[in-house]
Amino acid sequence: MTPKKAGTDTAERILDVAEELIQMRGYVAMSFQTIAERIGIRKPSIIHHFPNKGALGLAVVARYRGRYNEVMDQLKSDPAVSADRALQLYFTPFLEFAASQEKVCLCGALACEVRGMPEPMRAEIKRFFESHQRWLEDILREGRDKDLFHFEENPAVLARLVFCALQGALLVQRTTGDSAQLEDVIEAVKNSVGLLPNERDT
Amino acid sequence: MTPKKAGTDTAERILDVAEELIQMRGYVAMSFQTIAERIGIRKPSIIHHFPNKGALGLAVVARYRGRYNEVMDQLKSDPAVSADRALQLYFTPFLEFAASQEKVCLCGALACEVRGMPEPMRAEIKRFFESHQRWLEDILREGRDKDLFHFEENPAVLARLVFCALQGALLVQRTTGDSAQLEDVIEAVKNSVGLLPNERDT
DNA sequence: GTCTATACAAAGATAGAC
DNA sequence: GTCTATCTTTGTATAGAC
Repeated sequence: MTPKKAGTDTAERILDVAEELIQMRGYVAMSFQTIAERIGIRKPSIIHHFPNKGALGLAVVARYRGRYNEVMDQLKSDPAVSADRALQLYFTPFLEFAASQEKVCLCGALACEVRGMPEPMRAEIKRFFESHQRWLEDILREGRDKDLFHFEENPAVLARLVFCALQGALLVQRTTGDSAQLEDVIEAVKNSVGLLPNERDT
Repeated sequence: MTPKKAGTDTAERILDVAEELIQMRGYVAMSFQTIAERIGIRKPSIIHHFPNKGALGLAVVARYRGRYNEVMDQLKSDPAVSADRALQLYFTPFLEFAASQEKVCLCGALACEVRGMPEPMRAEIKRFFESHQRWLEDILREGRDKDLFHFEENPAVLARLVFCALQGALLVQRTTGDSAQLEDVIEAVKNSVGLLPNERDT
């Protein structure tokens, strides 16, 4: 009696494993073989759910982007969440990635290998990046209007700094293994947007 | 009568092509096959110069890091080069990467795939990142002492922001194709270090 | 120093039985 | 929806001739 979902249960599990593999080891490491082993089926069974690797990759990104957008839209439209609080909440998943010592942002991981990817995937990752930078721009502008942030420059330009710094920090930290890398960058970002120390969450 | 170099001419050409391949398409795309085709020899001939792929990758990073270090050491020790000028010169290769629309920083490209790499390579990339962040820290401190930069926070923390923002910007720009991505980030970085507009180079 | 020939593994993908 | 079996390509690497 439950309504038929677009994706079957197995399809969801495939997406879960594929997402994790990309985040931990990159797109090329997301092989049908590895996915099949982890969920206990055979390679060709995956093809039944996703016709080829590009389609699977696209589905992973689309799902990830959708999940993220939902949360970001909610944060922005909720009047109970101030701009400085929204920014702090935005940092949370990045901090979780860094703490795991193994993951990066899915789209950050994919961006590395974007030149060997089918165009639809690339377009989807691009949309992800653009929507994040736009969201940050809106939050920065709102926070400045409400005197929570204090900066002079164009919010769109500053938003790009924030986003790139976070993505870069995950990348660098994965190599150096220094758990303070992202934390330091976030501290510096807070200074850059002019968030006053006494208004900061942890 | 020319002194025998450590690397033969062919070895140098292999390194050149390998470096470019990593920057443009990643470590996995740096295959013996592709390298051989580009310099007009056969696959096994490469093995004669580098015993395996890991050794070749390591040699590429070591050479790249050495080249970079040489320039950075020179910039820092030259009294004729002010801190703000040194920072601007540091941006130059990043701007060139972005303009090419195809390359990223070699170590930025490698960091993406670091989990599938031999430990010596990883260590070399780590040293690269650390030396860059240390160099930036020194430049920022010197510039602040000489009243060229104006910031309150720890120079080491701010250096991490600058470095991660640049690496992240190349990554994001490669996907979005937006040529203003890095330029905007650099503008925001200049604001963050408190470089006054009238003291800025282009 | 470069070659041919070859071994071996892993990848994406297809056909067709159950 | 999952399986076995197989194909094709590409990758790293080795042996040994020239």
